[in-house]
Amino acid sequence: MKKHKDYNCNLGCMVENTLEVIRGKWKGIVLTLLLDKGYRFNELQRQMPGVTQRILTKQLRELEQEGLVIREVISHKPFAVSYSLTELGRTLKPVIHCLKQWSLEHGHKVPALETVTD
Amino acid sequence: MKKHKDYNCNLGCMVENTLEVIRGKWKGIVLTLLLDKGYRFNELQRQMPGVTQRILTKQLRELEQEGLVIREVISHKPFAVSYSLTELGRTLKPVIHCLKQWSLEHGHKVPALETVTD
DNA sequence: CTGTATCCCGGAGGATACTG
DNA sequence: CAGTATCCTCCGGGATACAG
Repeated sequence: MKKHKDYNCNLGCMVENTLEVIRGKWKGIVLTLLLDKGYRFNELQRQMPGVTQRILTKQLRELEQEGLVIREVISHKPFAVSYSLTELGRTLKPVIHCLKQWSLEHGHKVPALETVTD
Repeated sequence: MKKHKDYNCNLGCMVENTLEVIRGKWKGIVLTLLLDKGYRFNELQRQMPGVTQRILTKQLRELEQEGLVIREVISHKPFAVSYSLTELGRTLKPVIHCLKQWSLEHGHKVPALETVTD
């Protein structure tokens, strides 16, 4: 999960670099959400049913270390934290848009994706 | 790896759909390569040092089942197989382009990505 | 409310050897 | 050349409980 330079980085490697950043199971959704506006931790969690605190925290930490997300302590009294995108994180907008767009236009043609009607 | 409908699919879910299709470790490179031209199995493998036959086969099979890649037996005498993109696979071009583009423009700003100088 | 600490598990990915 | 068959490792993801 941490190697990208071990082969000639002429072509597909670039794609790998970007993919690595958003490959985490919940990062796509997190980024999509944060692209819209800042979120508090529990707001985020509420928006993505299924994710546990530990995992969400983990994904956020990773995004933070990648410089895509900022974590800010809003208040201490009632402990509150806000997550939002950095400038760098915001540059992912076109990427996220591409992904979303493709899903809208062609996602339904992918057998594996529409078979999930369980 | 196979669930996308278990939560409200209003926003980030779409992104997830697309991501799922290209999340495999070598799929990004495979798609990037095939976007250029058709490849024989061993040509593909040669282009991506580090991948084993088993894994490459697996990734290709998955892409095939997702309707993105076509496998064609070229010749039997000297056994030869060709892999290429389907029409659907070709629609991923803008997506791949986005990913590549982002890596070119911003990839170097990601700490985790440039730290890989080991 | 927002985390961390443990323990756990499946499966993606890999190494190796064999086959048509 | 292209692919399958085994076996194995590792870690991302999850469940649960606890803590500041």
